[in-house]
Amino acid sequence: MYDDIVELAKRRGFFWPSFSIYGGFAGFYDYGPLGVLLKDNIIRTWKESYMEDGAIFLDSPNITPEPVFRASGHLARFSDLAAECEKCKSKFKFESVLAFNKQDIIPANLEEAKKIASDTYLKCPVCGSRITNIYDFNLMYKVSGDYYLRPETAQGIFVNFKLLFNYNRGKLPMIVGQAGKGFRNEISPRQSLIRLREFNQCEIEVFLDPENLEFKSLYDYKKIKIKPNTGEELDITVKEAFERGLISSQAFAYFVLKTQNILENIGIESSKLRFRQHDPDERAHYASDSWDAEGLIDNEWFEIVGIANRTDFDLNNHQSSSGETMTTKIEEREFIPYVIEPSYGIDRILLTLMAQSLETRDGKNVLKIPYPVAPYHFAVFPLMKKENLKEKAEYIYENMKKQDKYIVYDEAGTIGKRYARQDEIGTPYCITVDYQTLEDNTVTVRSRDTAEQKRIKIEELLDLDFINSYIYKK
RNA sequence: GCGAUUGUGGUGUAGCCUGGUAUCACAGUGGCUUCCCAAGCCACUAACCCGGGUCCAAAUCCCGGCAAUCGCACCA
Repeated sequence: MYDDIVELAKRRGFFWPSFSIYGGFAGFYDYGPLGVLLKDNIIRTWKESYMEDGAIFLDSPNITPEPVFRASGHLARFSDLAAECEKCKSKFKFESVLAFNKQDIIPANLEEAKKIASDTYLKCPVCGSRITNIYDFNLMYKVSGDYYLRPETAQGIFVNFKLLFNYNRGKLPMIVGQAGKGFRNEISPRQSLIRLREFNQCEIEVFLDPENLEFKSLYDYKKIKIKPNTGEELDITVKEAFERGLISSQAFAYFVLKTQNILENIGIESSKLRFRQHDPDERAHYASDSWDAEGLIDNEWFEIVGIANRTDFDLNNHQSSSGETMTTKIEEREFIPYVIEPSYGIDRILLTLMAQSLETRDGKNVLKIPYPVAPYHFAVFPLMKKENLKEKAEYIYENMKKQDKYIVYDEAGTIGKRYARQDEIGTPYCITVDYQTLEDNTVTVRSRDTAEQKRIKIEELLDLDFINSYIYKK
């Protein structure tokens, strides 16, 4: 299934490896014409859903000065001292070499590590030779000068907290979102969109009063697999999971539930989704608790959303580093807000959506994605390449575009072939002008999912209500 | 990053062992047919990952690079 998607994606213009005429570049992918539309629709679904909860948004730079990541802990935690055995070429984290050699010292920087290696005979855990080659491996991309490409969009929001909070007139809870690029110099990028070096993130930072970790009330929604780090796996609603004490706060549970809801709207069904809590040693340095939403592709689970309790970790660090106050007051109580962060990996969501939505009918691909996220909503065809049919079809195409831009026109090949083309890219409806159209001004509207058609009057087609009822089901 | 395997038009492939004109299908373009679920016919477009070596001659053999797949490691 995964291979089928990668093939389809390249052939039909969803996504493909970047820079291929120069031999390619591991960890980088381009979105093609249909991928751009699909990605934008996914992001829009995310954005509009959070706007319902009063979210505000930010767009901050990719290139970020070093002090930001010094404060956030990324400089320390996203870079590792590494060691290579020059004899057997094995590579290790420096700390694991120290542990193997029963050394308790923890070097603060590269200089100290090099000193340890020259003062002490450190044996290679694999071949036993002396290890001398110590270097810094940084997961963050450094650009010239003391600047880095951000490994997450979140810090842009934290460093803007005061301005954003002022904009929000000092009110908590405050929800801030940012859709943008993140960069990580992955050691081994794999599986196309799963592990990229430059990736699309939609991050949400929810700022809350730590004494009142509540948000809107929980509601009943579909059951889903819930896998806390105690080892059990339950099939219950998120609301039930909270009521059983599996999720630490009401607000955290709300955003888990919201994530389930957003993913459903994007087209990832709850039956192919689970929430898994991180083990304590698996968490990011900034998180006191984390749950991943994982999507199923080919019987394998992949993280597509990470929801972390970042507490006041980031604001606190930026307050100490910058000297700017990040506190607020409720009555006499002064505090730094707590943060819950649902972070959506858009590339992985897009891949999961496509993999989970691809079906075959009579040996032909049908991409059954929700209508509103489909790259095109409608395709318009003349039954045949005849002037009178073409003229009518072009009229419909031009006039429907006044209501909905996500429309494509096609007259090449047989009618069956054109239906198949659209099925494969998920277009919900095909509108065909035939001979009857010339007589009574009706066209056929053919559904992607059932292949059945209905006759509709052209004037009905050109009404906004038609799009609302057919695509948005309003 | 290590190891194994692989790299041929837009896609999927044959050819590679045994060096000599690169196969087929799909897709695409133009035309014929005049058409409701990938019909047919004709014509066309279009590829040996990159670099080096061996050889009269390299898609084919050898070396290096890049990339992909899988396993290990990594994934904060």
